[in-house]
Amino acid sequence: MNDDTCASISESVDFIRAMIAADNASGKYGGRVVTRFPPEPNGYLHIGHAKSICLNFGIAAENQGVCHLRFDDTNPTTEDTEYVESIQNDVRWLGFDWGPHLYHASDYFQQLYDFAVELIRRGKAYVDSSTEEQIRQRRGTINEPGTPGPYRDRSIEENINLFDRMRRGEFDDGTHVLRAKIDLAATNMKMRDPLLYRIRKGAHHYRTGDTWCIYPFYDFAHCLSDAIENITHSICTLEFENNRELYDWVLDNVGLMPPRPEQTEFARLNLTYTVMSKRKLLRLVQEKHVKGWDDPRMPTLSGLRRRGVRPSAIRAFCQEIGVARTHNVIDLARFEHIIRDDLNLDVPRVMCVLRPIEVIIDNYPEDLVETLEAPYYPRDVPRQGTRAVPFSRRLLIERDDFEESPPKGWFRLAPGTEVRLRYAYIIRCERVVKDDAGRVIRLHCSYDPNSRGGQASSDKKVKGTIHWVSENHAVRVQVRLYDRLFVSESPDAEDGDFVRALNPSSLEIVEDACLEPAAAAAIGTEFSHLQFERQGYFSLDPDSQPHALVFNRVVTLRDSWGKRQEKETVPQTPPTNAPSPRSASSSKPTTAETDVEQELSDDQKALRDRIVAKGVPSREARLIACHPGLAEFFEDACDEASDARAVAKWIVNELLRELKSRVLSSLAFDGKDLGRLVALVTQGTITHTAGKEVFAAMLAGQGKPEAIVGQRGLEQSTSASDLAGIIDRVLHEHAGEVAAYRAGKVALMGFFVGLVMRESQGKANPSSVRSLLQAKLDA
RNA sequence: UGGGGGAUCGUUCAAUGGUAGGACAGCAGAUUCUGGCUCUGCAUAUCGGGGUUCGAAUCCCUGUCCCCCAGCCA
Repeated sequence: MNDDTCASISESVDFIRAMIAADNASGKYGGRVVTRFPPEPNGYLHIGHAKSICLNFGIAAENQGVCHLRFDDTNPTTEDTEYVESIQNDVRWLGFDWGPHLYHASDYFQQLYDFAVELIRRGKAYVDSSTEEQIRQRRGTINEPGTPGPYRDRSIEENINLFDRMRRGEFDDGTHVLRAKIDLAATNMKMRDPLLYRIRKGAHHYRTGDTWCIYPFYDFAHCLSDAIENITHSICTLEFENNRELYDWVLDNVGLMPPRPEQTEFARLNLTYTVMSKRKLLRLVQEKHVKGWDDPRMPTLSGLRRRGVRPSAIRAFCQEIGVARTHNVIDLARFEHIIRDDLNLDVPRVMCVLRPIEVIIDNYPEDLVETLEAPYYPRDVPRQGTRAVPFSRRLLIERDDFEESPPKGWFRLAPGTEVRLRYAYIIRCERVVKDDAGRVIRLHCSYDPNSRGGQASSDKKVKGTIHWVSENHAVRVQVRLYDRLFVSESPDAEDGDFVRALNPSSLEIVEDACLEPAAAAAIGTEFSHLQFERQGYFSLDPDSQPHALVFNRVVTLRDSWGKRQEKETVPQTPPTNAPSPRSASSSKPTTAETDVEQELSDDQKALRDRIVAKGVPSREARLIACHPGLAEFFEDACDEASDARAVAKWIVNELLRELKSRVLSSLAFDGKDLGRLVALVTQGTITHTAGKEVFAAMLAGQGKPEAIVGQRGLEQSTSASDLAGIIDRVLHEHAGEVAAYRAGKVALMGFFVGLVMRESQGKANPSSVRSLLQAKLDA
């Protein structure tokens, strides 16, 4: 999995890997990397989980770390060993190994209980004996703060006593819960005294049995399980963002200090034409819209496995789609592309006629059977192997490969036209036989004996090549053709119920497909997959019997002809250029000025007016006036720099960014220092570019501006000849770019300026650089 | 309407303040005994408005849109 080809192909890494690399560099966890995949055993794993598995196990492997498999089994009412087994099976199948690191949250129940008691002792948790409804009421809403209930201030002793009795099973479900004592008015709803433990007296846990009458919630159990296992990076999906504050709170309040696990969220995988929530998948199974969790139309790993998708394809897919924090919906076509790509170079090609129509070769001897040797692989697949294909007078071809009145561009068989039978002869359709209903039942053809594949005179060209089988030699097999489970690109977004978007023809069963005999003999032993030429990749379904083979279509081949037909018959409604919601601009330009104006206090207004009086635009003045202490800082700076406007720009555009994460007083420099830096720039002692470098150094606490300029030799270089030298060298070293620039790619200007600026270490004046460059390039 | 996130080709992932690039999808062509594979080429994007800068997808201000949070689920 950890192959360096991948690493070298993609130079950039995702934000999580970048963060871990930074943690390793800083020694935050002493170079340890421990991740975990924490499924709840209440459903089957799906392709979305695969993304998380590949991420967690992949990151661990890349960093010589380990990844734990931990069952998050804190809810006895929904969990089951059936799921535990399928999950382990699926992770292993995907190609990952947790070694000895198989864990269960239920293993930690005693420790978690002890942590809860510790929280109570610290006055950070209490037993609430309100009803479920009362708790909901008192939680408030998004807009209104919650209100404390009558049990919030119970004594520590009473809480411990009650919690102990909850544990002993003295109370019924729903009569008491343990809650964290945080803040019922918190803006983060997750912090409004979240529930930590509930009573599940009668429930039977699949591992701990009836030992426990109380069970911890996710927010309590998960972070502590991570901590117990010494996880370093706890990676989860975006919907847990709000839970992170609580994650940290619990670890803080049971007294766990850094280095300790930290949670990072990424965007889960979504696929077009697919539902991914466990709830919905469970419903598909329970309501029998599919045949089970492993129905080949399901996005579950067991479904994909049964369909014939290989784990290597899923791994490649997860690698391809990347990891980010943006909500995404991956085009199903992209998954299909990867599946084909994964199979293309490995899978032998054979012939199978799905919907046969009979072909009689009138001029072929009645009893002759020729045995043709046909390669398993096309020339572009570097593999060896052939099989024998019997040819005789009575053949079967695909019904779709004959058209009585062909459309333009038709390469296949039609009355009077020729087509090549793959690896065999060229035939011509001489006569069409129909039944009473007018349906074509048989084609009489002639063949050209000199056109056999591989023979000297076989280079006769025909447009089309079709697959076929000899009728008497064909093996009848069942073929299951799968299509997307939903007709809607986003079934989740369907009005009403997602099952209404189910594709009624997601499964088509072909009972008597005709497979060439060699393929029937080799599948299941020699080969796990076959390509039925021109149709798709197929795998053997476990329903197969020795003489009743069942094939699943893994994925179709790309079909540019089919696409073309589709477009001609179904006139596409032109893509409605509905305005993208995100680009919808407001029709009423709101006046930003007045909005901010309203928030200004009288004092702030006075400050702003003083700043404006120095010649600073009101917009910037307002920003400075709003920030505590900034106006004084500004005025100090103005004492050192004559240009108040310039000082304001530096403060607004450079300093304000820093002030988002720390307060003014924590800066290693004062207003006067900043003022002198601004003066250095406005007087032309250093360039603006160098000024920014100095500013960064000042932020880093590296001293006064003058000292930094001195140390680094940042005084503006005025030597025109030096500059000319640098420019000549840069242009000489980048002749290709120069040519491209002269050919019209003027965007390259920034590239050249950047190079020259870097060469001069920011000392050159960028304006002069630009004009000199311009002159040279235009010359 | 509170808080937390997000916004780059049709989709998706990139781009130390310095050439907006890749993949899939699309289109056109080459090749082909699979209308497959492969190859070549084309088109299409920085949410809007201001500002800073020689230079902004990236920094500052502001607006808009989308997602998540009010389970005794995870």
